[in-house]
Amino acid sequence: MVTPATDLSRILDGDVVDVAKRLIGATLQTRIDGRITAIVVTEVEAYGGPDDAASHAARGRTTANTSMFQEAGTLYVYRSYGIHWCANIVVGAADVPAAVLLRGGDPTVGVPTMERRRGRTRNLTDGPGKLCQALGITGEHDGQLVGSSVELIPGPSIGPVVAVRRIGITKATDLPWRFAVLR
DNA sequence: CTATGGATTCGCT
DNA sequence: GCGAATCCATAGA
Repeated sequence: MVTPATDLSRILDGDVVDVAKRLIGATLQTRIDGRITAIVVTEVEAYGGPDDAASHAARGRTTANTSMFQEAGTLYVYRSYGIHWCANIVVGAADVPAAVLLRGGDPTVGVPTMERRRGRTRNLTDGPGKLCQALGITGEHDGQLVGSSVELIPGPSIGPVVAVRRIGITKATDLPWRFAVLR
């Protein structure tokens, strides 16, 4: 299934916080190594630019964060703690850094593939690193536009979304830019 | 050149 | 609840 550009802009228009909320309920699908896997996004965090001290782009452009300065719909994938990959959807105009970190989702398609990639059958995609491992997203996808091997498909509202403080960071911890579906 | 530490996960206690 | 695992860009000498 192809994601038409019009559908994509419907999700990606607006500021990073709006987009973050809108991504809850969307489907993230990958076709990697011939395997299709998909999740419904249930938890995200918004990250900005120089105004957001917790952002990787807080101190401007570097070789590591350059994807955050690309056009909306670009993937920003980085290595976390030397072990895990974490994926973001870039938001906003080119040269203005902002992105939404995909923190969690519910597996929908290709569960056996995700179980094999994860090496377990529980807790497949309930964390940013787990999500990437289950979907097969790696540093190879950094800088790629959504729509090829990684697709973003609009979805319906899947329930009330709460806004709480972002986690795993030491700066700008007061901003309620973490969004999750109520369980 | 060396040191540092992070948008994490897992297993053990 | 705690600590180890493990990479590498960045900062400082």
